[in-house]
Amino acid sequence: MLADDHPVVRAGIAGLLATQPDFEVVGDAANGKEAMALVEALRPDVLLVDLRMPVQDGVATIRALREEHPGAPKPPQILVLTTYDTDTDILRAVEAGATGYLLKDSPPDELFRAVRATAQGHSVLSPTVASRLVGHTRRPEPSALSARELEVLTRVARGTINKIIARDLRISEATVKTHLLHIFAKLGVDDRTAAVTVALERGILRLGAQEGQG
Amino acid sequence: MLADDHPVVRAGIAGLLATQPDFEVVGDAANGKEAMALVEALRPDVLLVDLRMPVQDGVATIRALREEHPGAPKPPQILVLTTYDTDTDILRAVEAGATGYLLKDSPPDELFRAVRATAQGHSVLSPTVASRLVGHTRRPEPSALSARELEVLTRVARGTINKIIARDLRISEATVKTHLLHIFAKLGVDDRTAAVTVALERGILRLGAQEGQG
DNA sequence: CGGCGCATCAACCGTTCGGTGGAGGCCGGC
DNA sequence: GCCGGCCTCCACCGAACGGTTGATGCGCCG
Repeated sequence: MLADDHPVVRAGIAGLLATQPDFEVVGDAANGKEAMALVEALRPDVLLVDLRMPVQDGVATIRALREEHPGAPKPPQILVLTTYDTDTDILRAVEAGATGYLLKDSPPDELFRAVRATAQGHSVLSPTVASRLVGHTRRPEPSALSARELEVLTRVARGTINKIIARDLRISEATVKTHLLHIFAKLGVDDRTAAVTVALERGILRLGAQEGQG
Repeated sequence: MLADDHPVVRAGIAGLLATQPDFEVVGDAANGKEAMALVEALRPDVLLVDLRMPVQDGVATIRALREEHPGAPKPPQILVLTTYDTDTDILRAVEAGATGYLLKDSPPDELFRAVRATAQGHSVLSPTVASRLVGHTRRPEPSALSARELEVLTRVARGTINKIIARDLRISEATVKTHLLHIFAKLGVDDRTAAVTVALERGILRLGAQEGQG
């Protein structure tokens, strides 16, 4: 089964998979909510899912599918198929319970192999993705901002001044500065603006991130 | 003809177009350079092109195709088919000579209509895109940073301090500040960090933008 | 010709920021 | 029980930043 908000991509995956005798596309969804309902109804062996989707994104969908089936015998194997290869995207998807993670610029052969492997529960990662994850585990976390630091940084990204951030978080301005210094050290920069761009590049921050749920 | 770096998307578009009797996909390319060579050889009526591609991106390709054919009788009509709908992406593509601009989340029918219209030289825009462009022409340019201002802002995004930016651009620090103030005014913010995030959100700046040509 | 936008520069000001060198409390792991 | 990480706070400093006012030169356009 497929879940992707782009009709073109859905058609593409479906078309490619249709060339293989051992595959059958039993359904497709345009967002996470649809996907969950369809999975319930169709019970596919494998779910190919995009991360960035309206209504409910990929990670939330994966997590929900993994969790909500306590009695159900067999949740589908999940292969993430997306354009995005930032560190946190990958990590969040894998942590949420994705079996594999493939980038959309992979050649068809690789896609086929990945789907077969996923069906059998084997973990598949794009070469780029794999090296990223390895790098992650070697140096535990090159970034790994604490929750508090992230709160500070998101406000910094919006251009909020330390004094206001302090008032916002009910802490003193000195504390905000301390957090900032720690953030700089972790990101390897030495000013707030660079911190924001680096965080965005690594996927630690997201553009237009107002939402506060996680 | 198609130009997109994602095999999945190429297959998707090709598959969708194949369902229509009046379309024929004569070739496909994975990047701008490939696309230009193939257009030369195949002379398609319409070129569907993605903006974000390796080697040479969509806008550069469109511009090159429009310019390099002074003697040639008929450059192809160009339909941009992309995920990105930031103001500057659209503007740059249209200015480069794109006939139409469609988002990848458009339903198949819309794609078909768009291709047919493009083939006849009619301009097609996604509803979202159209409204954006209209908004643009109403208020001439809400952003519209000058070239110099953009140079300053890109360096600011990297965390460069004014003094170094000044040395970089062979101007005085005072001038850098003046540019910054103008940037703030144009973007509706009042500090450099917010300026960077707003510029990124509007597509004025791009993450990981080191290249200095254009 | 007279604007207008752009780019350039110069003082000058108060504010904010980055950085140092502390300090204490809390919690979880070895 | 101690160590380490996280969160919290303080005082102080120089540097950087935001903002003001005012100025010059260039090129474009009506």
